[in-house]
Amino acid sequence: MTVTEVPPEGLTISAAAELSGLSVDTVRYYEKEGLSLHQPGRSASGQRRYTEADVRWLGTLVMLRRTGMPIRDVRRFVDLYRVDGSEPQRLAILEAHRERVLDELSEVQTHLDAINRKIDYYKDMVNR
Amino acid sequence: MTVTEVPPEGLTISAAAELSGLSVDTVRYYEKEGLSLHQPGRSASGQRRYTEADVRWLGTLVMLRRTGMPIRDVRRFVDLYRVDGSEPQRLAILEAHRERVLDELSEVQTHLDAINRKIDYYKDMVNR
DNA sequence: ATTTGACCTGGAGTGCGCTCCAGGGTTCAT
DNA sequence: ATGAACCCTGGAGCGCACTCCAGGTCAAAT
Repeated sequence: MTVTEVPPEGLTISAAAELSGLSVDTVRYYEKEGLSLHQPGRSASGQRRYTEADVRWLGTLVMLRRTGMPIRDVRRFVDLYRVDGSEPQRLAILEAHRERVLDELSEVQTHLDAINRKIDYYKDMVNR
Repeated sequence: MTVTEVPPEGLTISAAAELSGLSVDTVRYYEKEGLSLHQPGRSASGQRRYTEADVRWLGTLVMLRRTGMPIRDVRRFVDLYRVDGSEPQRLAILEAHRERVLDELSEVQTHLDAINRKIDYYKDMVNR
């Protein structure tokens, strides 16, 4: 996930996508949805060029999305980055999100326990 | 989740839904999708009536769904219940599913760690 | 007796998050 | 210099898992 070497002219969208674990289409989709912190730079011919910071931001988006934050909420979070002094609100969003993630994890863990019990039951039954 | 008292004529769909944590529409939808182990009984006038075992099965569906098993895969699992001696296959499905759930949990956990670091960072910045 | 509310079916509609496509320009290795 | 592989935009399409609706039957309370 750490960028080893970013050429001064910036990374192509496919390189940025690969580094962040997204598809090229998804990177463009996130931009369309207003999830980019800033518009990426463009080459002379109009192709997107990503900096290391851009790629780190994509990593933040992945972190939020993969923990189940809806795109609508990610957008609210991103929007705060454009507001000076909004750090307390950003913190509040992250803390609220963490609570939801923890709740979700514990619910899944409970169901996983049930799955394990079912597996044990079948193991017993299958091995005589 | 344990059924305290089931009248001999069986539970209505709304009672079964409430006990299993599903909506009435979802209970009917699951049935349509072939996820019921057996068709529920019907009252004289054609309304569904659920036994305690039916409600437990709905709980199994909730367990699989809430841990991320797609409906298509749940159906495959249910179908095996109609095949005698399919216990080893059912076990295999559950074990494979458990692996996916564990992978998912650990990925979410990794992202959660990153969220926590970000929270700490903001806490530092916000409290002077 | 009638109103309220739960239930029925078949099918349409919804929200989400991508994913793909057409039709076009660009870059680059051979 | 030509073909393969990439990039662009705008918009359509898709898979999933519900959720809702119309139009009707039925049960029970007032």
